[in-house]
Amino acid sequence: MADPFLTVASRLAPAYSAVAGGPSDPVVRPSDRADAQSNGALPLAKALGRQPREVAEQVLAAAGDLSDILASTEVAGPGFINLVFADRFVAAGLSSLATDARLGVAPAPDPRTVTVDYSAPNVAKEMHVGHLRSTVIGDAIVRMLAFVGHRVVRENHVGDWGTPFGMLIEHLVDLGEKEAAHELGVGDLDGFYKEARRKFDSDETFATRARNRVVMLQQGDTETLRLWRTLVAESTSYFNKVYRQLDVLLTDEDLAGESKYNDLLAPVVERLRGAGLLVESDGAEVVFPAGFTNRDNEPLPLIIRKGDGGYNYATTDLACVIDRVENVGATSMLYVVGAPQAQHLEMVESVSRSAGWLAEGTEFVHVAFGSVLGSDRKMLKSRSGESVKLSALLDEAVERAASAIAEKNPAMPADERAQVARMVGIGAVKYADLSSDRIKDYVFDWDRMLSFEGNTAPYLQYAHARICSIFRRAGLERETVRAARPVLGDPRERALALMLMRFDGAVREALDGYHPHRLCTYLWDLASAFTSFYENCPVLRAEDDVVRASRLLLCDTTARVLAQGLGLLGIGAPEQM
RNA sequence: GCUCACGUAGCUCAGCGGAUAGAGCACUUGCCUCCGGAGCAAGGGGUCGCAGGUUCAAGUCCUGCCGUGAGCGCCA
Repeated sequence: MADPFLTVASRLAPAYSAVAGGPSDPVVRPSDRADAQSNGALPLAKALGRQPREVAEQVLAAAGDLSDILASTEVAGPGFINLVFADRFVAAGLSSLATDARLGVAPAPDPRTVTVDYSAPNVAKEMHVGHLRSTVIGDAIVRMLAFVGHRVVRENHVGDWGTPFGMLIEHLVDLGEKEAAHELGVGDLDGFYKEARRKFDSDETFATRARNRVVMLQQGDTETLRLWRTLVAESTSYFNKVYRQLDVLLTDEDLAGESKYNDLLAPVVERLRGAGLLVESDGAEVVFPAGFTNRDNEPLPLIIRKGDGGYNYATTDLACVIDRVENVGATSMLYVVGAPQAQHLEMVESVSRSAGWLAEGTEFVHVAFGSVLGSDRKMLKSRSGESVKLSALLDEAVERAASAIAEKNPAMPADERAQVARMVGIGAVKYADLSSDRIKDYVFDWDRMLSFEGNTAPYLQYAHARICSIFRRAGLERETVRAARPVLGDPRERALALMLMRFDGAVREALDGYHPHRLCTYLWDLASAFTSFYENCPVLRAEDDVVRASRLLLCDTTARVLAQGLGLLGIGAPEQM
């Protein structure tokens, strides 16, 4: 039976040429946004400067009666035009994709130096679900940027400086360093912080000591700095445990805490003064960026130096901008920070631009994300005590995954199960966070997060594991099938091949505006296309060797794209689960 | 009060100016002598918050309103 798509293609080619007034190839590359199923007349209409609908109708009229073909395809209407043209390229495209180590993803034409500011937990404070979002989204963006060839500088702007450290250090002294180190080391950061806070609020003697200690810290007192380093070291080693548990890229090399910028704060003030931006207001030194007003409709300042002479986080953020531009060489700065910080970051950008610190083309992007909500749809706040400890959450995810695996695959040895459970459990949590648009609020829901159905990481991982299983069963090395010639007779084979070729576009779309969920959506579509293919097109028992080889090629390429795509999200792809 | 974000099926969400608005969950019905059923195939379920505007074309862009949430001078 003749391929209906090729039949339509051959019938429409002269019609297109007639309408275009000469040879015309209106094919849109399948990786384009307007993919194979969009309106094929659109590019031609744009080229001709005419109305798409009119052009489509003209093409159809020139093609004559197509009812016989339409009856034999699942598509109808003017939009199908492009589908048939794109199909000519599918086999060739799949062949080149299969032998390409980068799976068709083109390097960025304009490699930049990008700083990514993310995670940013506070020393001596527990990491909670809010840090999960920043850490996971930032990690995915870092991996995608690096994959397409940008120079990426990870910056973990930990809260390791400022007034709370007076009370934290005094509490450390009270406890004794050993005991304090133990508490922090085992991750009882909340207990430590809360106790320090309680004493600060209730004990005037302690509060006085704490305030004195802040002064000593800022003056660089040796003993105070030593105690401070103890706090920081114990906390960061705990953060590192969580990062390893989460399987993110952050290491001590990426630490760029607030303390790092301490010596740059005074120069920030001087440079702003030199630029004529600094104004005295209510005893503080401030800058008034244009267009910001407060609740009384008066100009809203960015406070650079407080009335008591101290600096605050705006000053630190400005010092960061200078450091990133002048020392790191950033041409793009990303801030993976919650949406409530939007106005603050806008003001920081505005002041930085006014001061001339940002070159014309330098990107300053707030990669904002919504709040984590409880089941009551109210914000989950750490202060209220109802927040979930991140490390406990991750442990539970892995436990749940382990019991699911034990149930579904009892033959798997316990040690391997533990390893796979990490990939599945952590992957489920990360994917749940990454798979919806980051700007929206996020309802924290154990059941949905860990139910391994629908658009979840385990579904994608399962598709990958099934492919690995086929190769195990056949006793075939994956690399050996990549030279096969694709034959795409079944619509499910064609759909899968088209989907594979869109990987490049999916990565680009995810990076355009920094939306990891677009990659998730693509991977879900790909896995769906695969399982549909898998259920309907026998691979090892294909009707002949040519089809079998082609289907093995499809399987291998699918597995590679899934593993690579999940990898860009920071999620593992086990071979069995 | 001002500013920002969000509002799409019972629930959770895609849809970045282009076909008759799509998925998952839940619900209904088929499919395990068959490469892994964590699956597949099919069905019911919609005033895209409301009203204007721009456009050949609006869930998508603009304006106003309604609802929800957040932010708004010395915390970070």
